[in-house]
Amino acid sequence: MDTKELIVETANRFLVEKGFNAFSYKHISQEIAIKTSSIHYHYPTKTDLGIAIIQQHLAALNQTITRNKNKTPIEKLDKLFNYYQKLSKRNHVCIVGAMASDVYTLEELLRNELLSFSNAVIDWATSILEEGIKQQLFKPSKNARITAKLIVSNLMALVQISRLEQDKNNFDIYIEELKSNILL
Amino acid sequence: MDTKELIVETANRFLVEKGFNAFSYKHISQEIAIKTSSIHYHYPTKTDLGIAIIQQHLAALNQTITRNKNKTPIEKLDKLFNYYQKLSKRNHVCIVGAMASDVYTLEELLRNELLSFSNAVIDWATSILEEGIKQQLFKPSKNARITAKLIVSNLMALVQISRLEQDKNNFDIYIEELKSNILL
DNA sequence: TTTTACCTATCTATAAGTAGGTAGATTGCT
DNA sequence: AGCAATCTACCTACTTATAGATAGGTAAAA
Repeated sequence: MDTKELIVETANRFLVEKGFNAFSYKHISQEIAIKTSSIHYHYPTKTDLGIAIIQQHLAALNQTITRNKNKTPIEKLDKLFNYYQKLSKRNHVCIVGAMASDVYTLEELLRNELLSFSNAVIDWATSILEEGIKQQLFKPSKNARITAKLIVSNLMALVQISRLEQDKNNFDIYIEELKSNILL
Repeated sequence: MDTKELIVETANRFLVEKGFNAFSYKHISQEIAIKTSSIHYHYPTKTDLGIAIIQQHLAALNQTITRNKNKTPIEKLDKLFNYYQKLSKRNHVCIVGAMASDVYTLEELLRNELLSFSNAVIDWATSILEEGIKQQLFKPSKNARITAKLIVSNLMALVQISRLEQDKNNFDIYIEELKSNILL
């Protein structure tokens, strides 16, 4: 992995661990043994770095979507839920949740990037739901997008609350409950 | 209102607007025309201030619970939902959400206080659900506490996402959807 | 020879917190 | 009641640490 990727990866870890305003170039610098000025060389401002983090998540999301294109809606739903389960096991939170409280301290460019990511997740969830409903695997819903947003936001918050409660294992109970609300 | 209360109120506003690590004694100091050292006189450390903020929320919550003790479960549910609707209209987020991303930067004392508040909300939601189910007003649920936690976390996250989307009005759509999932 | 990827050194702003002082109100003692 | 002692709620002035960012230099690769 080259330095530039290492910076983003490390920054991402700090972001989901501490929030956007609680990690600094110095933290990254100490972690990967590089000077802060060198990080500025790759990412001139913290906003640039924040955008790079989100774009990396977006790329990973799109990869997951593509990789699972031909799976069943049930398998796709599992993949979606699994993403949050993995976060919870690592004591991480979703980047949307990580940045949500800081929204008013973020530059517009970064906020828009975050919004794009959030929408991409909701879009995917919506399409999974629509497909599952069409194939009569999921309970019908008047408006799949609204339902999708409720599910995604629920996952996001559950990760946050589970971490606050330091309760990694019980996360799965809520996942099961959520699933049973969706499946026929 | 005396200075001490004014400090907590102002700090709370900054907290829900920007997150715990993005407001400082200086911000408060400028807002209410008092020196930062005077804020330290009332709240020696930022942790002390954070705890005071949460305790104030806890007191307000307990007041709401007491005030609505004899109302119907449906009215109580409305009150619970209304709390988050009010937050959303003001572009605020719930303190649990506001601090959730910073959890690992908080001192244990503060984190425990936050956990207490979070549990108090979930406790209330659980009791509302149990009462509503008993009176055959709400859909039955295997485990009211799990359902309650799903609802509370959902509300918490919806407030965050709505703010990110700068979409104050649509919040009510989600509230209606959530309600219809609970009511028989 | 220009670019890349780093470095040292430095800047300005801000963070949380402390030391020590003071005016005015409150209390306790005679 | 008079007055000293103490307390309250602020202040000025400061410390130490850190933030994000910039200027300018350098060695090696393209």
